[in-house]
Amino acid sequence: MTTTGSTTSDSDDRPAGPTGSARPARRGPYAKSAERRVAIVEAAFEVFSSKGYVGGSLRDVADVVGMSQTSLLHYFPSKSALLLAVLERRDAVSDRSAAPPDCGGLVETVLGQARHNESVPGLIALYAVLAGEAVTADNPGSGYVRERFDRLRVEYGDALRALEARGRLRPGVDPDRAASGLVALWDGIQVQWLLNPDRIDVVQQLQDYLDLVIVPDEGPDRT
Amino acid sequence: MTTTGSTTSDSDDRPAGPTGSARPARRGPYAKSAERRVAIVEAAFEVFSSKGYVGGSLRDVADVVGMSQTSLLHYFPSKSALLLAVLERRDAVSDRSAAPPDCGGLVETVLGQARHNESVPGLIALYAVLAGEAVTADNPGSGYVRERFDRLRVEYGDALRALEARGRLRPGVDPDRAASGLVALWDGIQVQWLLNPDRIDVVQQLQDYLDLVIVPDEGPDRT
DNA sequence: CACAAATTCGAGTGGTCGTTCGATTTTCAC
DNA sequence: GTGAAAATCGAACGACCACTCGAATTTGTG
Repeated sequence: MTTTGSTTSDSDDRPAGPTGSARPARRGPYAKSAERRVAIVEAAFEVFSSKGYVGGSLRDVADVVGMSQTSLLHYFPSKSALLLAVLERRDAVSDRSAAPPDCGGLVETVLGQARHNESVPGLIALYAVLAGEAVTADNPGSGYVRERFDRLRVEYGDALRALEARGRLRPGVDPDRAASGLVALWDGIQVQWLLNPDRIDVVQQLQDYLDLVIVPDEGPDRT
Repeated sequence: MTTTGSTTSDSDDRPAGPTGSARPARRGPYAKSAERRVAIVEAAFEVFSSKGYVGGSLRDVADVVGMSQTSLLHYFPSKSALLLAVLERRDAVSDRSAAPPDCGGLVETVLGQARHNESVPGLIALYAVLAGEAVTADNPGSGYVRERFDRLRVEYGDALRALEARGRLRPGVDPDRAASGLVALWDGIQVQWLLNPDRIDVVQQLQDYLDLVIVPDEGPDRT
């Protein structure tokens, strides 16, 4: 319940029209304030991606932005709030670029996302680092990581169940367990890829897995 | 080239028999020295497992052992040396408990190891944290993590190739890629398990994957 | 026992951390 | 233009970091 939203989208601290008369006369943030925030979050993304949340410092972030550490804290009340802002922004950006859940097939969505991820290794590194740090105590990002797993499990579970209904799932495959497996394989193979990009092909690996789980479409029956 | 080996097994600092006469007259470590080292390494394992390498401090480790931070540094010259000692010890312990490479089947080995891992969540957490930290810059454990991936890929790749030779691999499955996939799935699902033990069954997931990759044995031909 | 080496530790090194405070500068509604 | 709020920052806080130094204590051997 601080004055600045920081982690939540800032929409509650505008003058908000005719505010009577006996008010402390709050003024909203200045013009460049919003883009300053964005710059900070992007710098924090860069720092946390390459050094981790624990290993990266506010000083590092401030240096990237080109401002003082104190000014940075004017926009985000704490380091953990900054991390949450980074995670929120990545979600917002992803949601905008990602296709709606059931537009194309699961396979195309997954492989397309994996192909796209190759162009943003920083994002992959961020998830890899945060997933590791999430298992440590008192990590402010662990809630986010947990929820991300839950969300992905449900999302892919639904998609796989839809395929199952059309008889496209290999017999014996449980859609929910396969969803967890897909997420696990994806995260795991990305870590291997980050450490050895020449040896690992993330898209190929996902393709292999999906080929095992999903059987080819035989067309609208052919009896 | 320091006096104490620390990261390598200490075997070079014994009196080593008749040492002439004009020598500084080195004496070996005292009786309890070896077990003190072990205690330190185990405490470090505990700390790094729960707080990560970056997040855990030498002070934390020293407190667990019940000694001063300074004394701890008498046994291990630096924090990174301590981490390497922890990793070496885990390898030594694992090698002792793990079955020889090609004694039983791959499936039994993998599932048995996974079942055993459930009883040592700290070890799993250590690997998860270190894998994440390994993708960050200047991490002393990244070499170890990279080599561990290489080793496991080769080990499982060989085992899967052996199965392939006996026609036990599902058609279209590449043994080396499946080996990387197995390692990825395993690591990934363990992270999910650490964050949500009730929802995730590591053994079940590995079983699912192996069922997809390996076809059941039909017995010695039956034409 | 005596002596030297191994071990222990308190104190301190220089450094970085996240965060706070107070004051100065910049912006902008009136 | 004026004044008040927003933005910026230098300085400093207390805490912690890995690591060093020198002196005390403990150990084992001759």
